[in-house]
Amino acid sequence: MDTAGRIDGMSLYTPGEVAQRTGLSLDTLRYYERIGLLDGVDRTPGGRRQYSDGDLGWLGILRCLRETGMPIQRMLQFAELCRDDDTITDRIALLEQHDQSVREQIAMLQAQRTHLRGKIDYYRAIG
Amino acid sequence: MDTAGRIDGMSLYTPGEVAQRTGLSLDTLRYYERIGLLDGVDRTPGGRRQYSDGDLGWLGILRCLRETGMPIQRMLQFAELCRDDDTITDRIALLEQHDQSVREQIAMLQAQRTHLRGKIDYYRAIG
DNA sequence: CTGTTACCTGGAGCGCACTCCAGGTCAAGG
DNA sequence: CCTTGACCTGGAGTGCGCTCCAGGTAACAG
Repeated sequence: MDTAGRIDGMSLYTPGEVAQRTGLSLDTLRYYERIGLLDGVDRTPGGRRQYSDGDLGWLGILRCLRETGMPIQRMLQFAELCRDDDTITDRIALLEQHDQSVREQIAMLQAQRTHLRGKIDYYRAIG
Repeated sequence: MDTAGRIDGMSLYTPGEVAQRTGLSLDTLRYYERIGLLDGVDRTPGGRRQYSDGDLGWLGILRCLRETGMPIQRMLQFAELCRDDDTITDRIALLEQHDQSVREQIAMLQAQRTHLRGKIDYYRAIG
């Protein structure tokens, strides 16, 4: 079988599979769990991790937040919020704030890219 | 006077002024000089740095490259190229390559932002 | 001349986000 | 049963890009 297990449309994934699917390293996966970004990961009787579809979804969000430059500390705050059901407003606030930061990053990159292209054009002109 | 000196439309700037104008810290300015990203900075008889307009322009490029995620090592390569006159083609190649990386960064951020907005919308729906 | 502020140097230290390691365990294939 | 490879743990180490520090000097205001 391709995956570590399957019941009722739900799948279980080995650490290796998760690493491949998420693009995170095994070490990073363990690291995230250690610091509390990811908890409740199931284990086989022998002690090996078995990630669920839910874990995979959560890792997708974590990856999204990291790749867009959210510091781990902030991600921990978000993870903390997600442990409590009635924090939806706070979660939205946190994500909106981050979205703003992402918009700013994009704007900054676009502005600097203009600078960069200007420099390239200059070199092309004198080259 | 506002600036550290002025002859013939060219200005000289104190470290403090440069820090303010470029947004780089004094320590970073010294660090860049130490590692060879910036050389030939003038000194007063007493040993204080006097940055020229040329230095400011160069620092602008350095800042552009850093803010768009170029590693220091690569910036050193670029600085090295800029010490030799007949490397225009190489400089263009390096900058084009970096521009590509910037485009990819922007695309990635935009894609992740879509993910992020989706999550926010989901929270708004259930909130 | 004196005080204050900005600047100088070499070198150590820091925060972040992993990444690697040693020494061991589990589980599937043959 | 034995081998092999993926996985386990706690803890140490790494690379990057600064940032801070101590002890000292320059320059300018009053």
